[in-house]
Amino acid sequence: MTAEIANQENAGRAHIEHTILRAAEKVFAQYGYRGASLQAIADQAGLPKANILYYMGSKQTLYVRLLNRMMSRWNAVLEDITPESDPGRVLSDFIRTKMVLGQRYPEGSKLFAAEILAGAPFLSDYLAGELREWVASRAAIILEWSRQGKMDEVDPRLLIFLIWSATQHYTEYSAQVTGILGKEMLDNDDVDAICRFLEHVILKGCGIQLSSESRPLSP
Amino acid sequence: MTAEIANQENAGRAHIEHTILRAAEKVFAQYGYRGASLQAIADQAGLPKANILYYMGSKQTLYVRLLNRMMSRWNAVLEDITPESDPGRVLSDFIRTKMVLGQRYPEGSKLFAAEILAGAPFLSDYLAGELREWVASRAAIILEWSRQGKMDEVDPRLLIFLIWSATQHYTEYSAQVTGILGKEMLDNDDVDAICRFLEHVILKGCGIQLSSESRPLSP
DNA sequence: AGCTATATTGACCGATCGGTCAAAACAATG
DNA sequence: CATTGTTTTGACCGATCGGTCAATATAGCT
Repeated sequence: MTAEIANQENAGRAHIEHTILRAAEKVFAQYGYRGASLQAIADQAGLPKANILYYMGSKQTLYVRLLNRMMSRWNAVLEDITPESDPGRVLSDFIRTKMVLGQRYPEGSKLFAAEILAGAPFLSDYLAGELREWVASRAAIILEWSRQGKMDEVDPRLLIFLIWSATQHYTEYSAQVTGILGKEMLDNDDVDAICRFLEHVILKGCGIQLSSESRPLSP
Repeated sequence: MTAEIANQENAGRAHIEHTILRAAEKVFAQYGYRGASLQAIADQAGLPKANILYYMGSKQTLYVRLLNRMMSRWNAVLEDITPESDPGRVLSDFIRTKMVLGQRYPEGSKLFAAEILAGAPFLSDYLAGELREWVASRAAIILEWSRQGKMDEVDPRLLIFLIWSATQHYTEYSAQVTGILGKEMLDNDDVDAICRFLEHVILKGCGIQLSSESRPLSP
């Protein structure tokens, strides 16, 4: 575990905070809220413990800030879809976007997963409120696609869950995936192969015809 | 008669150990290895803390024992499949078995998830060894099914990952799922609906024709 | 009964937890 | 230079951590 040294020369406040957030994200992702210690975060950031609290106030404030930062990264997903959209293209983009997000922010994704595993003590309001509305509105559009005969009549919420779980798996279970595949970590080709596999199975499984681009498969 | 008494003794001891294991599984699942405290486990079990250590030796021993117990529960899955098996039936059983296992042992499943999330410090050998072999052997059979034209040529390992992730999602992310669906918890009908959805999408997505059982689908 | 082995548990240990604080270091302005 | 405001950080606090231990209680056997 390499500690990232804070560059104190040109270290503005924003830069120091970013260093702390990145270190904290890693430690929280690995050990969860309770299992993470401020000392471990401080070591990871290369700063004394008191400095962490000076900038972040408390462990809980730091943790909530990380949760909010991670969720704001997901805001753009499935933002502009309509009943007239092409399901194949939308779901394909959804899969790829989710997959890329997980690869881009693996620590943040794991942090979120650990929070849900713990029973979502800091996110229950968000899940039952904002996120639930998000799912409901998207589900309504997907349902409309089914009515138009663009795809099979499947429960749209379960379809969203399926895409969530299938993509998140590769970041949150990376230790399992890499252990089984015998790889140190996934490269871009791996990610692309996974995306094509998921697109093939899920789109075909939902009875969606690919409009323009048809993708070949590699076994 | 001594055996009988000894059995009663063992039964008494076994009962206490079972109580401790159940309590520990719950606490470890929620907070992870580091976040869980022996005091919390003791409170959950209704026993003094020293009693936990008397029976389990140490926190790590208790934790490893729980991991082993959980993995032994998965041993029967996909045990007896051959190149001559019917893919539709096998995968359908796989989905349902995984789903039922998650519902039956939600704490154990979460415990396992937390272990993987933490980077599998206690399971890396198992993942890169035993489990990897398990996956490889099953993947070989699935690949044979593809060669026989029973299903599309998809990467069998990714297919296994897909079924793992899609089913585990409902136990490990239960806080998210119930929050979004607006339910306290999933009942048998919910589980059945999820299984049917997954069977529909995954089997159809892999180009598997259902042999005997009737399917309301246009091929 | 007495004896032995196992169970039970409060008290305690050093280490570490999240958090506070004040002294020191630093930066900016006059 | 002096003054003021911001950062830095070691020292420290009470609480809790995993783990030990000895005193006590219980049970089984002769």
